[in-house]
Amino acid sequence: MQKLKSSVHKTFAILEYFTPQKPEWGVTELAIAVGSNKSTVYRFLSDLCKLDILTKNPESDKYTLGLKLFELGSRVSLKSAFVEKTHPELESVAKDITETVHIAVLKRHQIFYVDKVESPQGLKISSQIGSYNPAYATALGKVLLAYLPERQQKETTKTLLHPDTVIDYTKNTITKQRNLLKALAEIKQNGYAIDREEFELGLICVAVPIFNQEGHVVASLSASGPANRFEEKEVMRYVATLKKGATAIQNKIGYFKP
Amino acid sequence: MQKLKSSVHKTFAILEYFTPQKPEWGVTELAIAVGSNKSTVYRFLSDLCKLDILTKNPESDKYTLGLKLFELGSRVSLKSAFVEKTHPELESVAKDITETVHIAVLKRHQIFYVDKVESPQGLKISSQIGSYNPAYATALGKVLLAYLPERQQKETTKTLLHPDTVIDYTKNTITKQRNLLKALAEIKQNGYAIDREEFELGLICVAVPIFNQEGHVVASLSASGPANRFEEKEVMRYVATLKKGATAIQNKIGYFKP
DNA sequence: AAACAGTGTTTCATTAAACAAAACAGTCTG
DNA sequence: CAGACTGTTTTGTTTAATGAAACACTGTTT
Repeated sequence: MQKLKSSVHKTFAILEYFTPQKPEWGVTELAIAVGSNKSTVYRFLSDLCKLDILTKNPESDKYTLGLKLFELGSRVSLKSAFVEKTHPELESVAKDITETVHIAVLKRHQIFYVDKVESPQGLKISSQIGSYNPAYATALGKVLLAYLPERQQKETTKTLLHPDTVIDYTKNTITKQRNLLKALAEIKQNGYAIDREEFELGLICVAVPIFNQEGHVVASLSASGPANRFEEKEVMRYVATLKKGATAIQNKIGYFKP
Repeated sequence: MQKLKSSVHKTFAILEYFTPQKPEWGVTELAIAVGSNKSTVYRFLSDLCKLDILTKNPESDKYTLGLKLFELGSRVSLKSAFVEKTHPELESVAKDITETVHIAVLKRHQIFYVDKVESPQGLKISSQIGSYNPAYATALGKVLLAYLPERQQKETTKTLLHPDTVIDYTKNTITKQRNLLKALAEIKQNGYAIDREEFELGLICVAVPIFNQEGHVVASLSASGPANRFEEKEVMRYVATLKKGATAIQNKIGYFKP
């Protein structure tokens, strides 16, 4: 936290620490984590509580994210203008496919999960709305990359697969730009992408693009499930259902831009 | 903004201005609105943009709420622990009743809309997830008030109906504590509340309580629609459907506390 | 065209608010 | 009961937030 000049930065640096994995923080441990003075962190937490951005558990004296943040998050136009309109379609696709369905947009060269509907079946995907995953290793991401303008596609894939930062999630992960560009061309031609355990072993995913009414790809829609349940011959049925869902969504979102 | 000491307060005071009704703000107009210097507001907006809390429209040079806020909002446990579990039930109830369905909790003596599913029919209720409405003038609120401990109920109703602050939303609004307490007792006995145009003329609403597994009322569930569509004889069917939904939700939320 | 009224942005001396160390007040624990 | 933890309050010192004014740019009006 030492190099963050403004209080605004510090405020959100602190809020960033409240994740689904660690939703509760005490003053001392958080001060150590952010590398700042205890009393400074205390003042921030205290102020944030007054605003209901954080809530203090009176029993444990620990802090968690509060209702006000939920309220502000609900105001984001993405939420009101997109999710509220598209959610019913997700439900419908999920019911038809009986696998977990996601909708995502491209953000900072990563895929950003905007909404999901979980599979009614037992095994579920541990994804979190509002979180990020790599674009090059997921079907959702590859679809979004496939429809980028050629120039931007080359730049982005080069950055993403830079040897210093690229991650081999599994043995199937595409890590060479040559191979990725080839895969993206195929995806654009086919109109759908498949991720065969490229991000997580045992996880297969099929995704299709969602166009807005200007014809630009603004999001992608996917179905994902365990490899052993994902029958090869069913893939084309999944694609058909997803495409139907994507078209329905397309008609609802108008000129939406992410 | 003049009396807000800390930067944290100022930050969120600024964010508060970004509402669904006015989601886009320029520097100058916002500076006037918050009563602060233009360059100060500019610095805040600029910082918030760097963090993706706000997004700047490059064409209009105006600012809107950004993806990061959506992400943070999605992390709030209310969202992940409650809405994701209960949303399918709302869908189901809404489909059955074919009216708009809401779920709300009590917060700061007001009802706080946590989730909703809109009526598939044309006429929709203009409510916003993450917003507040008065507890004493809505079915959702009256249910939540009805199950408060006696002492707290008396205090709360007294505060809410204080002559200086109480609002006559319509000619049906209950504004006398005596009458409200009587109504609440009835609601607790019946297990449901009706709002017959008490908040908005032409709007009728039926609500039932949602208990957690400790037996405490933690939220309420409602169906609302235009008065002319709300047939009196159907009310009991609505109540039955809502109660079924409330029970289903109850089984999913465990020991949830708002 | 030139003056004007709007934007958003940058600058900089002044000032007020953020800071960190230390003391304080609790709560468990051995 | 002493020790090691918490969260909270206080303090002088320091640093970053402040706001008036200048700037750069846009369209509109004279």
